[in-house]
Amino acid sequence: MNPSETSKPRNSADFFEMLRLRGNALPKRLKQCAEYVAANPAVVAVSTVAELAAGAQVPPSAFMRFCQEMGFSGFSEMQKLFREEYSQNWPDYASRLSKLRNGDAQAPQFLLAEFAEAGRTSIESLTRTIDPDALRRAVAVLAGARTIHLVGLRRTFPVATYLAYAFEKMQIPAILHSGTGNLSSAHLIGQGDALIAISFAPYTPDTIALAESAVKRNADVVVITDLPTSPLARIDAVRFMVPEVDVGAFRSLSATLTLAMTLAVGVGTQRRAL
Amino acid sequence: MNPSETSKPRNSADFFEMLRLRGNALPKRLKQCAEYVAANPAVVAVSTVAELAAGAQVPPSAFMRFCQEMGFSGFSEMQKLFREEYSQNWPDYASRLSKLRNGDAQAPQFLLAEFAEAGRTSIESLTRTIDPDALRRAVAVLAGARTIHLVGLRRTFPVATYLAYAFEKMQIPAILHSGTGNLSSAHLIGQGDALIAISFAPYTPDTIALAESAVKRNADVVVITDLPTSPLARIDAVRFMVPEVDVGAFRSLSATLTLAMTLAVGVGTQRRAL
DNA sequence: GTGGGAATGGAATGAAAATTCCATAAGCAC
DNA sequence: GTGCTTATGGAATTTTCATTCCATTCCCAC
Repeated sequence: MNPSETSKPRNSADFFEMLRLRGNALPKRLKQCAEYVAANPAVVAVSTVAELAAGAQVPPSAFMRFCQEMGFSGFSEMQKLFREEYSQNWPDYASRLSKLRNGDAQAPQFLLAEFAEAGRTSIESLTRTIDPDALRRAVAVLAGARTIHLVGLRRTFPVATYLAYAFEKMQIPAILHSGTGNLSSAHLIGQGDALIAISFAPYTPDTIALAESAVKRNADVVVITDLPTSPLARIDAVRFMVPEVDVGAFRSLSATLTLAMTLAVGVGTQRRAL
Repeated sequence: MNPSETSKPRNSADFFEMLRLRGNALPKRLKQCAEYVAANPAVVAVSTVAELAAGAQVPPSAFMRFCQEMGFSGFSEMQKLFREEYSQNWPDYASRLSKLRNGDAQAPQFLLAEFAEAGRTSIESLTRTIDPDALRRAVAVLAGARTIHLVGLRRTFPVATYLAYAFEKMQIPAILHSGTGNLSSAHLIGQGDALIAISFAPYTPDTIALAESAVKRNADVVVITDLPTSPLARIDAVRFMVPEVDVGAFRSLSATLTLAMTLAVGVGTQRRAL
C-alpha cells in the first residue's frame, strides 16, 4: 500500500469521483480500464475480470492492477460495490426475523428502524421493477371503466380502502367489495366495469373467486399481487408484482400503497382529460 | 433429461411464465427457490448459488436442482439469462429519468416517481423525528390494555384496518370502530382499555369525539396525527406527529403505516414477554 | 406398519475464476 | 546509448464456486 493510494470508495459515487480526479494521471492501460468501467458500470456487476479486460482491451492482470490502484484489495472487492448498488443489496430479513423472535426485548425504536428500512427498500424496488407500459394500460383500462370495483381482503384490505377513499374524493364511481355480511357481490360487476384485485400470500380465496368471476363477466381486471406463482397471476389481466419486503411475519405495504396512489391519481387525471 | 422437463426459457418473460405455470406443482424446496427468485430477480444476476440458496433458505444442492428443473443445464446458464436481461435494462435508467422529466408530466410513471419520493421522504423524516420515549410509552400502554380500540376514518381508515389485521393475527383483542350504521360505539371503551386514534386534516369530528370520550372514561389513548395544532393533539395522550408528505391533494401513508406496524409488533412482542 | 419412490442435505469433485509473480518491454534522465 | 524506474503481459497459483453423487429422510399407497 503506497501512500499515493486513495482510500477505498464506499459507493459508486465515491468511485466515479475518484476516477474524475485521478483518471488522467493513470498509465495508459489503467486509463483504458477506467474509461471502460465509466462507460459500462452495469457490466462490471455481472462480468468476470477476463471479460472486462477483454472489453477494455487490456490483459487481465492490468485490470487487476487497476482495481488495486483504485483502493480495493482486488477485483472481487470492487465488484461487490457495483453489485450492491445494482441489486440494492436486498437485506436479509430472514435472519433478522429470527432475531425478532428470539430477542423479545426489542426496543421499539429498533423495530421502527427495521420497518422504515423495509418500506424504503420496497418502494425503491417498486420504481425499478414496475413496467411503465403495464401502468399505462392499467390507467387506460380503469379510466375507461363505468364503475371501478375494488377487492382486497385481510392484509391488503387497507390498500382497497385507500383506493376507495381516493376514488370517492375524485368522484369516480367505485365500489369496495368487503364481504361484509358474507353477501356475494360478484353479480354487481358487468361488462364495461373494471376490477382492481389485490392479494398477497396466503391468497384469500374470495379475492381470487371475485377476480375470476369478473373475467367471466367480461370486465377488465387489474391485479396487484406478490409473485408470478400467485393464483391471481393466472388471471387474464393487467398484472403487477409488488416486491414488498417482509419483516418477521409482517409485510410492509408501502410499495403497494404507492402503486395504488399512482393508479388512483393516474385514473383521476386521465378521466378529467376526457 | 426426463420428458416432463419443459424447454429452456429464452428470456425472463419465458422464465416467469414457466414459474407461473409450474410453480405450484414443484416440491417444497424447489418452490422456495422459485419464490425467492421471483421476488428478487435482480439479485440472481449478481449472486452465487450459495448466497441465493441461503436467501431461499435451502441447501445449495436444492437450488441447483431448481435450475435444472427449469430447463437449464445448471445455475450458470440460468444466471446468464438474468445477467443479459438486467445489464441491458440498466443503462436505460439515466435516460429513463430524463425522459420522465421531459415527457408529459401526466405519464403514470412520473406519478409513480413522485409518490415513491414522497413515501421515502416521509419514512425518512419519521425515523428522525419520532421520540423513542413516546414509542416506548405507547407500546407499554397498549401492551397493558385489556382491549385495544382503533379509530381512523376516511384517509386514515387504511391505517386503522391495518392495525386491526395485525392485532388479529397476533391474537391481541382489538376492536375497529368504523362507524358502520352510524352507531355510537364510545360506550364500548372503558377503564383498562386503550384507544389508538388516527386523524389528519381535515379532522373527522367522529374521531375526535371518540378520543375525547375515551379520555373521559379513563382509557389510555395513543394519538397519531399530523400537526401540533390538530384537535387530537389537545387530548391527554401519548402523541405522535407524523410528517407525511402531500403530493397534490393526496397524502402518502407510508410513514403512518410504518409507525403503525411498529406499534403493533412492539405490542405483540411485549405481550408475549409478559 | 411396511415398502417403494421421490425429495432432501451434505460432502466430494472438478471447473472456472481471481490473484500473484516474474520475465520482459517501454519510457525517461543523464 | 546506458542504466534505472515504471509499466506490461503471460503464465503459475490459489481460491472460490458450480456441480455431482450418494446416503438418509420423508411421504404416500397399500
